[in-house]
Amino acid sequence: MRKINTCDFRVATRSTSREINSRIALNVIHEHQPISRADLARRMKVTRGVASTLVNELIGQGLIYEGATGDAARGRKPTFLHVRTRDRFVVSIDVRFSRTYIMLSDFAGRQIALEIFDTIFDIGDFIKNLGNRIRRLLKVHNAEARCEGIGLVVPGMVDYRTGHILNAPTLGWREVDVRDKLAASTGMPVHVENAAKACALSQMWLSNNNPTSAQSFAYISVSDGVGVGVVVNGELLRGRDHIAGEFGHMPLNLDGPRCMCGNNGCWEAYISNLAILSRYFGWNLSKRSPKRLKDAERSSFTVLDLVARARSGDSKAMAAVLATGRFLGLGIATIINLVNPDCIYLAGEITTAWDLMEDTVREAIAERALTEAATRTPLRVTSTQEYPRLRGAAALIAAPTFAAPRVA
Amino acid sequence: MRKINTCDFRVATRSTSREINSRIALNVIHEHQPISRADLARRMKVTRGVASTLVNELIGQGLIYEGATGDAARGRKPTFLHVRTRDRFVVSIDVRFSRTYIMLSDFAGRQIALEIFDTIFDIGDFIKNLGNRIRRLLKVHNAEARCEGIGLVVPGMVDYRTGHILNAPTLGWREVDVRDKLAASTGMPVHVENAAKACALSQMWLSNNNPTSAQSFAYISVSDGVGVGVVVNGELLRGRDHIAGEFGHMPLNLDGPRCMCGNNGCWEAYISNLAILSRYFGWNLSKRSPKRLKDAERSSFTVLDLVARARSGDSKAMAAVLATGRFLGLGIATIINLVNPDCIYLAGEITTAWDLMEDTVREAIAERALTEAATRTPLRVTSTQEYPRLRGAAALIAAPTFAAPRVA
DNA sequence: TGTATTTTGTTCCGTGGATATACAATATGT
DNA sequence: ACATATTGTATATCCACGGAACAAAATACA
Repeated sequence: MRKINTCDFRVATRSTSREINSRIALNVIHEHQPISRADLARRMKVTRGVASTLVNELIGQGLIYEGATGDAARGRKPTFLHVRTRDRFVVSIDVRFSRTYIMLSDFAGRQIALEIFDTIFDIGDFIKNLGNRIRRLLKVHNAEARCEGIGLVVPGMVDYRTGHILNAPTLGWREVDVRDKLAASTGMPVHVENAAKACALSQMWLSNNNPTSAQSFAYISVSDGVGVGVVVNGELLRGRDHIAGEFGHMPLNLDGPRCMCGNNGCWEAYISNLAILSRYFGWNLSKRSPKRLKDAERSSFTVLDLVARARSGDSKAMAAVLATGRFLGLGIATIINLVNPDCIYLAGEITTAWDLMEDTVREAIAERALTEAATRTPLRVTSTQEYPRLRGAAALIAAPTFAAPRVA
Repeated sequence: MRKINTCDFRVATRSTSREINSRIALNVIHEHQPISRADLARRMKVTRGVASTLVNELIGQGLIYEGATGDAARGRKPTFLHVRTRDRFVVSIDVRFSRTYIMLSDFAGRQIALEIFDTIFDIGDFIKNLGNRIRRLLKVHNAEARCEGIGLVVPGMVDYRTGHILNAPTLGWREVDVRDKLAASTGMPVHVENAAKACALSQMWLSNNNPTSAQSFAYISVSDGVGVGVVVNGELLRGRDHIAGEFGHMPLNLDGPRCMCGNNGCWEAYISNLAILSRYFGWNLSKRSPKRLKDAERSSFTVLDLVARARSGDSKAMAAVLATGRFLGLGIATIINLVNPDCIYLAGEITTAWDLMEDTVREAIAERALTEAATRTPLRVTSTQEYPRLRGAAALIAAPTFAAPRVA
């Protein structure tokens, strides 16, 4: 039951039905490919005639293509349809404190090439270097003509509309216009987004073999910081200034440990990689300056090492993992109480210890969730091997092709 | 950029354009009434011919009516159109711990009759008594034929789809099927909803002279409990089990005072009426049982009395108000960081002290909000005189008439 | 007073697109 | 060879927007 915005609506024209149905067709094909025209018609509950014209239009637009003829028990054999994703390319970029990742992938998020280099913190130099690398990458893979855009994600707040990075504390960037600079340097459309939000988008748009893909979920990324992307009814929650979803900075304790954001007791201050390591090494976060913490972060001992130690019987490491699991669960419970999503995706280094801490996490959720049904909210750990942030950056460019048309 | 749900979509048919445009027309008329056909056509950017047919169809459906002819500087005088709200009735019910309120109102939320009685906690008796009162009320005002439904709101979690009250701690109701029982007793459609969510709906649908009515906002109701209704892009956030929006139970401090919900340190435990009074009287909430707290709640000294004392120079009362203001602000800041709404509505007894605590609230928000823009999120105190919860209950029945059709 | 002008609301026809139905194409079973 | 089943196309019909003409109603002005 949505209210029509009387200040900014779109009336239906003669071609609105077609816009809607053609987009539905594209999505049904995407979800069930390979699929025949007749099957599409059945799934859409329209006549084969309509399905046929929709399909021919989509072929004309280069969005889908006819593949092999399929097999049927009786009657004429169907010609299978596929969404054109393999020869449509995206450059995705993930900027992190230590390194920057550049990937060339197709519209399905399949990796074609990957390049990693040390992050340059001076924006001018960074853009220049990045531009050169992108141009070379496209040339080497002969992809200049087929690349449709650049998606860039950062850990921090981004105004998606303007493409400005509002505040990325780990990178030390504030009010930086990355989008227009990179667009000018490369001559391609650039989309910039917060990393966790982008991951949520990729979870929604690029998860191919996901039959019951949730329409409402939260994607929680635990890393140097804690980012959350919330999707409600198939739409990413962005908010007025595009800074919604900062669940990493909801308080667990107003008098708790100091957080990178300047406040005390944020969730992030309890479960970020730095917080996990601090728990193990006994660092006192409250008294350390963010600057000195960065040095610690730069040290070679990572959360993955800590998890390894926990597995090999280091009881202090195990205790750090479990304590983190508890706070992770308490935060997840709060998200459940606030958003009540269909499911929750978890990502980040600490999730490699999921088997060790799952029980603790679920206990904490059960402790604070308000209903019994809420405690049963499915938790899904996403694999860290597939570069979720880069897939997210790719989704920024690929998603608009499939999005529902704005109506009413 | 919404994703189409491939498991549950609606293709556009021949009549979809008409459905969309007729609903847009209804809303534009609602917002700008009185308005002529020609003016409607201009605002919708369609031809007068289309506007005319839409209008005539809406008149045929009894949704709008032609009023007086207007005035124009030159040319033929326009005939004004109005949305039919004055002779379409709703019975709205607000169940609270001490009293239950029944209102008969029109579709604009205008009060026609109001009845107040002591809440009966036995469900069977309550429904029976309520049914009798509703029947009598409708008969007295000769409104049986014109009443289109009953909206009922409670302080607690409600599954809107099934009409079950999941848990209303202050009333002591758990898993109670109010909707079907009341529907059976009265023979009318009944909608049940959480009070704060309903208030958010009424803020969206029944705020007549609100030119820049926000499409995304949070409605915060501070009373015996703390309820929040979140609206995103004109749609109420309900969640999978319809228990989204329980911001009252997000933690400010995991080791904080005990809350009605059984957990510790919920926002509600810091700013509910009971918390406010406890602050003044020095009650130790952590050690009291919910049962004994209920007795305190029943006592005659209310938050309104406390605010009066604060105004008359009672420094302890003033301190309680300001301390509450600080926690109110800290919670609001968190909501802003999570949802980033266009604006925030505030309601509840303590808001009568708004002038006393506004500075403190804003200070707390500035302290914890993550961006400067976020600290400037408009706060609007809604008047407590107009029975916001009853208006909310009325909105449950009135809103579907105006809601956007589901498409794609 | 009569005519031009302006604005409102209606009517009519053209066009886009869903819907229904018929039909050609293609494969299988008997 | 023929009935049957299934896919995909072609054609006529109906619904709704889009544009233009026109009638209706009121004012301005000579």
